[in-house]
Amino acid sequence: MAGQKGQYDPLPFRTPYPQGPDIEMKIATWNVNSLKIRLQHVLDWLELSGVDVLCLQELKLTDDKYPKAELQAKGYNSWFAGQKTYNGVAIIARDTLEVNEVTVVRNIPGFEDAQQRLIAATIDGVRIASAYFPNGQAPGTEKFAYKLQWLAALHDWVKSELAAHGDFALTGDYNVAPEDRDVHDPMAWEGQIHVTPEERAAFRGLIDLGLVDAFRRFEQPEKLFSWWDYRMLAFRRNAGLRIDHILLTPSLAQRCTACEIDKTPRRWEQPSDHAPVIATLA
DNA sequence: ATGGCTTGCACCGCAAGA
Repeated sequence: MAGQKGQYDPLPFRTPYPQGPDIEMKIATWNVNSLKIRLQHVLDWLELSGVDVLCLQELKLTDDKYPKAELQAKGYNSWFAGQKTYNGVAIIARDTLEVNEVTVVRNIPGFEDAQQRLIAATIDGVRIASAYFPNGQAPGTEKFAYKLQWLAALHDWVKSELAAHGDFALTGDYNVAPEDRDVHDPMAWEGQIHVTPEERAAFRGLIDLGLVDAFRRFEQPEKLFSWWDYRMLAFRRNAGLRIDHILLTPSLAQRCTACEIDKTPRRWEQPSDHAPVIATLA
């Protein structure tokens, strides 16, 4: 680490789907916008990417509808917190990895919330969270106020998790584009949801706890985003935002040898509007 | 140009996403 907390010199860009004996664990996050619609994409992408842990958001289904058996047949265990129509999060892990059921946490402890937006588990000694941050709709709305409350509660919870766990990965759909370079058209987005000073301050608050944005640990191509609107040919125009992130403790950042946004499944038929983000740990 | 798509629900048009 050079200089301030959270400041690293970027490492060279690596190709997607790295493989090799030095790789211990590949972690990914993906907002699938309905697991019912996207199950085949998830199964196909697990095989293609070879990730060991996949954190999902926006399941949009209740626990009784969770496709546990289909994932088990592919060799993956699941922990999930579902909800009808909205939200819902899961962690999928290769069944060779060790997970103690007692360590699984659903929702932010102490934060009263009917919405299912967080699940965390300790997988082979690594504390991993799958989080679906509130959208916030627009500044000044009730949903925006809820987003800021949720962000504050998350900050406190992350702080306590860091005190309890050496290795921690906060993955998910943050619904925050941390900097202007994470926005296809910063002028057009100025003052809009996902880029407001309040949301960006909350993101920096997580960084200031000592976490590292895995994506920015490496040299990356310009204008690489993780979400594109379904409308207006946004994907074809690359009119996107980088709002899906993997934040790592310094201990995991040291082990992180690559971080990519994989646009491949965004090109598949009937895709999610989000692309998965992968962090490779050695 | 505040829409444009895509979901789920529920009953065929709506809310919500980002």
